[in-house]
Amino acid sequence: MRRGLDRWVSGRTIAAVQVSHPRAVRRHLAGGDDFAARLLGATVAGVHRRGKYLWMPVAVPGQAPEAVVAHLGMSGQLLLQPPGAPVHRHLRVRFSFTDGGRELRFVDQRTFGALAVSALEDGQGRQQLPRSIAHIADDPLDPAFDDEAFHRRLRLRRTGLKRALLDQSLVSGIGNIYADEALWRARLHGARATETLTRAETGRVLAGVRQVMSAALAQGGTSFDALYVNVNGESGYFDRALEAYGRAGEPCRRCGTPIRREPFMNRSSFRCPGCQPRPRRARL
DNA sequence: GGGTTAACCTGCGGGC
DNA sequence: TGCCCGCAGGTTAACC
Repeated sequence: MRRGLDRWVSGRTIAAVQVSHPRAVRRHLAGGDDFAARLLGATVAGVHRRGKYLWMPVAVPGQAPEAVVAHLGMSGQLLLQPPGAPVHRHLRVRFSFTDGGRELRFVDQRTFGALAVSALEDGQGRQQLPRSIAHIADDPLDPAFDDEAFHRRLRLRRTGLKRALLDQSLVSGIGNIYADEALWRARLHGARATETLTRAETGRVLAGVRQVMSAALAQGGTSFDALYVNVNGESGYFDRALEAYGRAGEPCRRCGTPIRREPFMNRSSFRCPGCQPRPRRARL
């Protein structure tokens, strides 16, 4: 998504912004009118990502640096469509540009996604980060990610491993699916107490996370319900490469034991009981 | 203050 | 046929 947006919107100047659902800008506390007004005449300077957040720095002459921050939630899409293209039922925000070319449309069925304008803060040697996502940890694919610091912070926690992987202030970009996939690759149980993890086990977890995220990126993302699409409206194919998630009852591709589905935090976890046995001191 | 839970939301599929 | 319920999931406010 980031790559697609970079190609299609970087360098273009915003001519109009139309917010058609207030919930889509609920994280912009000043409201939809302010959101739109701030972006008029702004030129998109690039597209960046950290974990599940995307942001586009925008340059407005004479104004402090800001960025449009986007989180797609579960069903959000950022589509580039010709100005005359039919309007989708779940269109939430529409951006048009001074060149009259393709519009950027934020479409989101379940409205868990959101857009906001946020001030850019000095990155102290690293890239500038929007203030609203300052609490989001580094992405494991970011060269700056510090494996040793992650291991130390993990050991200080008093919780289960899967819970920790889902905590975006500890490590970003991992959701329910990639957590299960990484744990399967690391042969660890999600209820494993974080304070008991060895350096080698943390290494296996990070290796698993990176394998899953890299493979998913190469495939264009995971789309099991046809809601996740790239800027051209095309789905990814990563769902066909899943080893644990959604495979309840099917044999583990490593040991043949049927994959088991278990309730977890009002959702589901999938694991192989053979490769990922429950630890004696489990922390759910 | 760290850890945990529920609410937010919509569409779909299963059961009756 | 149609209604109701459960489920999917990321984030955060509110609770313990």
